[in-house]
Amino acid sequence: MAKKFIKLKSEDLSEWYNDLVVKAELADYSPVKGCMVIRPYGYAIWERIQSFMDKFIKEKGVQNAYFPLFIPESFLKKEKEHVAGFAPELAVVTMGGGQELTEKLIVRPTSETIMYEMYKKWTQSWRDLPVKMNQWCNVVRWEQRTYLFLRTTEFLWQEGHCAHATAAENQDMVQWALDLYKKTYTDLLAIYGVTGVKSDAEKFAGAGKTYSIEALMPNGKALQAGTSHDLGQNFAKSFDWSVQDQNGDKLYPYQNSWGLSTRSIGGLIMVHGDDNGLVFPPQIAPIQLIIVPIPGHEKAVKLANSVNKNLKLKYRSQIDDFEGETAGFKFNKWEMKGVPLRLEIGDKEADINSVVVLRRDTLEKQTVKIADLEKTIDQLLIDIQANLLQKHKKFTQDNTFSVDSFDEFKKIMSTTRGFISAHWCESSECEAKIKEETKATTRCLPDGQKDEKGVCVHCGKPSNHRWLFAQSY
RNA sequence: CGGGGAUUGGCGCAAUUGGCUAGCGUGCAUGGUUUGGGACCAUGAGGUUGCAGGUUCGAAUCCUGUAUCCCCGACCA
Repeated sequence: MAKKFIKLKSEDLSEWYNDLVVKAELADYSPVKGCMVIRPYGYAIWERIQSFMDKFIKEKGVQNAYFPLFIPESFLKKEKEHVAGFAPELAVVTMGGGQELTEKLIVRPTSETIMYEMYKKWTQSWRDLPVKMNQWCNVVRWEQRTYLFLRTTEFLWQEGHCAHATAAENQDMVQWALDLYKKTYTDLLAIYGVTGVKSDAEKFAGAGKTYSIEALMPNGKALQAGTSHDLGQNFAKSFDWSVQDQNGDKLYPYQNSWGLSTRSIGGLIMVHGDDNGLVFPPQIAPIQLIIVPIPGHEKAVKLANSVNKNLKLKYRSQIDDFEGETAGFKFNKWEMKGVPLRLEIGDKEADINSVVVLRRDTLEKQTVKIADLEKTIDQLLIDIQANLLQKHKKFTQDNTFSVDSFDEFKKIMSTTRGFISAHWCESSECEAKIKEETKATTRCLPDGQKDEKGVCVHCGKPSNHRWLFAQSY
């Protein structure tokens, strides 16, 4: 094997990750502490996530809008738990136009408060409900320790905010959003995630219930990959937002909010990448096919161009006829960039009207006749997408441990880590102690987790079902 | 924010009791030979050693401050 120009995933996940994100030109460190520059190749991933989700969001009747970046400090303070939860990580503007502001402005960490203030203005009766809006925007959370894509001071996301007349409608929306996230991870990113409800300690500041999708990373830590919050009537009451119902009584709208961020890109990189670099599932890959004519082969260049012309109509295809790099250099470069399929064309292939096709996930090569090319590519793209999802699902299952003793719990957390399925009495004291002793927190009560009598893995009190624990990212 | 490590041509690194013109690999430029898994030869350009002060005849090296990054913790999408 040729010597590597990137760090190895198999040796040090963190170093590999940081090195790869920069070298594959997904993102770079910025002059501003904790902030990153998302480069075109990385931003293309985000755009694909956006267009995938946006279609479903609109189908559900949720409309896109845009609210201000700045939130008056007093707004945030209206919901007590909300402000307490976010206070430590706020960026605050105190000066404007050279003058001290009479009221400080918060750079939004999330937009509940400013959006609901406007919703309040726009609605008078039950007929004005539901309100269903989403915004694609940036938010700022002053994190103390940052990590490209996974945790940066500023990040991009979508935040959906809906308000309904009934709790049932509200619940439907909360579940719909969670399903959308599951679909996005499964179908687009080929990442297997576990959905479920959060414990009280782990829920969103100000929420009634929080639901999340949790994905297991290669180092056995869990990535909270998307959240959907049932806010109940908490915010409406705090904001004194009521409308008149059919009987002329006060109705506090039921609300929900849900978000998925550029953090998902970090998960994508980590889950599928290997020692050779990125591995993108075909559905998300900015470039699905890279065509490499062997440099110096005249006939090959001609064939490669005509092949690319045809394939471009149907796939995200690109030709690399850049001179000055050898074939081997190009192979390594595009492997590092995670392109799902590489088509190699030399004079040898041109003579028999064929191309060599290599799939990135398994690195298997085959020679394919031009006549069969489209059919083969269609099948390979489907296979790669399915294979990557299957691999991650298997990894997650192989690293999910059903545990009944705290000793075993501790042992797993101090060795391989992973998802731990264990009984828990649902007291926050026990949860805090488990975290203190093992670093693991509850990730969620998985959807479809069946009832089962047992005793809390920590305190021995009765429990009705197993929760999912892991160290969080 | 606490503990540890780092910052030297674009990138990766070397250079101590403080001492000669700060080296090497890679990349870059030019010419030639090459091109099917990160090519080779020759020539050449590229540095006020993160930044700001200080000590000294003399600082990449010692001191103070500061910025940024990485790792481990607490906080978090």
